[in-house]
Amino acid sequence: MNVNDKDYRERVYEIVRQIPVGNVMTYGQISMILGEGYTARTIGYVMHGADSDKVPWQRVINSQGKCSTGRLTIPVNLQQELLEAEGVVFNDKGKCDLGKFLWSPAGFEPEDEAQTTLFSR
DNA sequence: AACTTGACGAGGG
DNA sequence: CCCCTCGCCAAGT
Repeated sequence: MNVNDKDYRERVYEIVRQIPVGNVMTYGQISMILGEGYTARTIGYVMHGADSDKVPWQRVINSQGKCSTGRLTIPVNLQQELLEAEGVVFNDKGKCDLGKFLWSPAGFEPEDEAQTTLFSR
């Protein structure tokens, strides 16, 4: 798998574009939906090449409900600020309530208690 | 071809 | 809740 392959990246962006304003998804969740060849790390790699005008990249955060953009080209806190402007609430430790803001595409909603717990951890 | 480095995730202390 | 370790997979050197 190669992130330079357009189709490979597009499959990720297609999902990200579907996330409604004020909601978020996690890297791991997206990788599980896309399945083979994709891992949380891969999704992150694809996202750094995302066109910020075409993809709501800020709506993809880590599984702990925090933004993990600290060490790269993106200004620290920018992602969180963009999300807060959309209505996502973060606590004093920079964490948001995934049980409340996490979104899943049609057909991929968590089906049982176990998954619900997993997704909102 | 070996080694390092991530916009990651889960588990243990 | 913080910190560390390990597994993960693709890129850059």
